[in-house]
Amino acid sequence: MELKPISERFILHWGEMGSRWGVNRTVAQIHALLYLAGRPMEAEEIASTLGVARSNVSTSIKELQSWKLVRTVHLKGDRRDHFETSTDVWELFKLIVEGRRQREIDPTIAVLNGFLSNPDLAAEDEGAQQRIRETLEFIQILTTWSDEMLRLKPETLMKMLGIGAKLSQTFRKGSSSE
Amino acid sequence: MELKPISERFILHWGEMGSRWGVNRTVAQIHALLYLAGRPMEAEEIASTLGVARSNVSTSIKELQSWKLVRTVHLKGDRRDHFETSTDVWELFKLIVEGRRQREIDPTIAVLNGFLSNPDLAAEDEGAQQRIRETLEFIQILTTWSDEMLRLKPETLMKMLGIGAKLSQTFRKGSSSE
DNA sequence: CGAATATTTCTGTAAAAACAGAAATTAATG
DNA sequence: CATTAATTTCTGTTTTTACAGAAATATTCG
Repeated sequence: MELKPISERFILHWGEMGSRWGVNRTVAQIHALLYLAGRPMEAEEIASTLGVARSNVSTSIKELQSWKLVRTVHLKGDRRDHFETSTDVWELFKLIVEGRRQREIDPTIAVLNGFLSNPDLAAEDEGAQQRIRETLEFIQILTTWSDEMLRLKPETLMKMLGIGAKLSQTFRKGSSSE
Repeated sequence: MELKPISERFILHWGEMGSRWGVNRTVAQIHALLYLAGRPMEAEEIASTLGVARSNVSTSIKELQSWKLVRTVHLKGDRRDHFETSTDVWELFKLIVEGRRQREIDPTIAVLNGFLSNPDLAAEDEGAQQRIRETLEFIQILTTWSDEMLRLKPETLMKMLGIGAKLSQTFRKGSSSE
């Protein structure tokens, strides 16, 4: 598939963004491609469109699937796997936040809890102890927030925060989960 | 300065977390050290405590200063620079979000706006055009949310979201910005 | 102003991550 | 059940990032 100029630049930018947030560039690019394509694509087509090795696509798709961002579908009369992603930005965002939480936040909470129940903690300065406790508490508050927020539709959340009035008309028309 | 076991593990874990989020490990470690220390430290002491080169500290401190996470202070009778960070997790979080926004989100918004005002956009599939518009809109909503939220104290936000009742007593006692 | 101390920048090396291509495995079809 | 197609895993290379140590610069003090 031949990429049109804007799509290509979108995908490249997305890959760049991924790098800055600890996401493999190719993984981010593939996701952006599937997102813009809005239809299932097979591995070879993804590879040739992005100019990366077939094996690289395989690995990256596996990664995207582990985030539940990509699912495999089959087209009739074609034995190859085809891959697609959601076109709902809010849904995608929720999946990414959920994945990050499971992989990074929850383990950190476990580590910090481990510190607090470790006898060695007493050897630390009082201030340091306090800050470790506050860090854990803060992360727990954050995750509770995010749980609450992700349960809502964006519009509801905006109303709760009283943002609605401040947003221009442009922001609202064509909202993806209306 | 000799690190006590829990502090050392906290700092190492923080460095690890940083890596996963696109932050240089040493940068994250230095910030964690200053956070736990809760007092200004000079570069040589930071270097020896963490076991990294003096030059590495210099570069990393510069990075942390560009995020406004670390400031330079001077102690009387000592001509060396000393560095300290806030011990308020909420304040630190706000600075990090603000920095990420300026460095990554705002430029992305600019890129997407550029696409929407580019005549080449017409050459793209209708669906792709729509998704580019929705992506921009979503990011703008997100930044508006975050602006609103960061203006509040965490307790206020929790009340707004109706979370308070669900949180155990533990979560609330000793909150850092009470 | 010159010596001493502190700090930053530069440069080459080392470590880590990403990746292509080959080889191996798995699945589908006749 | 053998052949072909599709996919995954493995291995070596390339690219990128992180970093130490040296050199250069800046600052402070007598």
